[in-house]
Amino acid sequence: MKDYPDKMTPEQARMFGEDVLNIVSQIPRGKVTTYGHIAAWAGWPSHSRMVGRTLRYTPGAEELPCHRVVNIAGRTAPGWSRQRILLEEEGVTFKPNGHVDMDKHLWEPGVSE
DNA sequence: TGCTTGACAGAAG
DNA sequence: CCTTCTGCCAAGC
Repeated sequence: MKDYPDKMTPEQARMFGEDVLNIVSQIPRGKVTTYGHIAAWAGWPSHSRMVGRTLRYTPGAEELPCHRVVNIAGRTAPGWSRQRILLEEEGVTFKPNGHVDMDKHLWEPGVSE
């Protein structure tokens, strides 16, 4: 049996969205995680894009520390320069190339739950 | 129904 | 480092 179905039912999509928001809300201050990690922990390893889409289209995501979510390269979201400012104010360090120092600030979902 | 888009990931040039 | 391509999958047109 497969680990996950081929496509999401509306109910699966709803669950996924809740898991994403739930995980994001648990990211510790001064830490960051990636879309891929969140998607994988939610049970849909190949839906990393859906994570970003959910955060962008879900009203209320502003309440969450969604600025602590970056891609696996430590790059911040395109068109959202403010994200970097928010992270810097939390103590997150950036490499000279403008990317988050993942080695120091990467947080994996579920490590402290 | 079919093609395009994107807050991604990974590889290639 | 940057850009571009492929694979991925839901949403929009």
